[in-house]
Amino acid sequence: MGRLSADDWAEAALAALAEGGVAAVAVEPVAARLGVSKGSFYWHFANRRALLEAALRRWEAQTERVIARLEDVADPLERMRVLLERAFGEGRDAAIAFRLISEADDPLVGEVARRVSERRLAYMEGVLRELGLPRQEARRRVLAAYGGYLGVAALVRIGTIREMPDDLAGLAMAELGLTGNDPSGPP
Amino acid sequence: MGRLSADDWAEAALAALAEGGVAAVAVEPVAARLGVSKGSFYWHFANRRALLEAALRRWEAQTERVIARLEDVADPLERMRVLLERAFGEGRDAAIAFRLISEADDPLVGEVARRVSERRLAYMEGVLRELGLPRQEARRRVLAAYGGYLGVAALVRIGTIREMPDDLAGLAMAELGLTGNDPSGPP
DNA sequence: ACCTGAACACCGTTCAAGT
DNA sequence: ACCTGAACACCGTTCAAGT
Repeated sequence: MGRLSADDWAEAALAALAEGGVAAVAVEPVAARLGVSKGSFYWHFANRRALLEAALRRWEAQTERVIARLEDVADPLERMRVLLERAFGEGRDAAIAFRLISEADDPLVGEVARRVSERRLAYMEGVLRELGLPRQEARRRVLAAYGGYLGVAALVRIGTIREMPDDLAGLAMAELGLTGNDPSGPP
Repeated sequence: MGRLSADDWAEAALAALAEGGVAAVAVEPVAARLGVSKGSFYWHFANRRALLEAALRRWEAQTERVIARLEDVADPLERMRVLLERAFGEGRDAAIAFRLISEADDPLVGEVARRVSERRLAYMEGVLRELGLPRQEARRRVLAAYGGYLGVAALVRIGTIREMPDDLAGLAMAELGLTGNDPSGPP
């Protein structure tokens, strides 16, 4: 690897965040990951906190691009499934979202967790309304599905549930009442 | 306050844990809380980790005493409600349990979170079986209720839900299918 | 334009000395 | 039996010097 950019540092920090949480976004370990001395870090960023901010900004932008790309999917049901798979699946996005909610003590972290969650909830709510559900009912189902996912993730984390259910997106679809063809039926 | 005991330090550490999580169980802040120099800490404990262990042991013992005291309550429904209020309510136990699950990266922390959660789940499962439910169905409902609580707590933490619902224990009772008189009905 | 390596501050840890 | 205060190690941060 040649000379590094601030983006290289932000990307390495984001990988560290996904693997070890906010605490892992530390100057020395990320420098080691990049194979440079920790001193060089301060040419790119003012301090450790700025690195965390850059990593969070980067992640938030990624989640936003996922939502933007959904416009290409015409069928609302299919659109919902794609979002759920990206948001709740096994990828880095799901891991980071769960970590940020866990470490929301830090106001910066909590703010990003809240914004990204709210963006997803609003989008899912929009799909349900497009399918004909009233606003309040759409909100209720979306909160139940997102809360249910977080609860399952927490139980998996401590080993009470052995492993993540194969089809979390499918479970969430069911919780949203989107299994059959009649979305106004019971959740 | 006169001279301190190891128990005094463990209790102060437990209070710090409830307020600020595992990271707050640090030598300097806890010493300040007790009004002594950080040097004196090492007369009572080998290191910071031993203090965290003592705080966790103390908390686990407290949760065990809650379960032991339930034996005095004859009615199974009432017994369930008392446990739910203590485990899911606004008290320190609920705050600590949620924090430990959030910070379960640390194996010591994860182990305690898993043991205490499993103990509660097993107890609740026992009550449901006493009310006539088959084992698998009892387990399913208990996991849904505990997972649901964790999900709601997470959403409250980041501010997606404004505040903790007034009667979380009541919601959990409903999720367990214990609202009416027929526990074999739908959850 | 980016990196190294030495230096300094902070908190966890040690320890000799105090009561 | 428990506490203080100085000292040392580690990681975040600074900075002069290197390419």
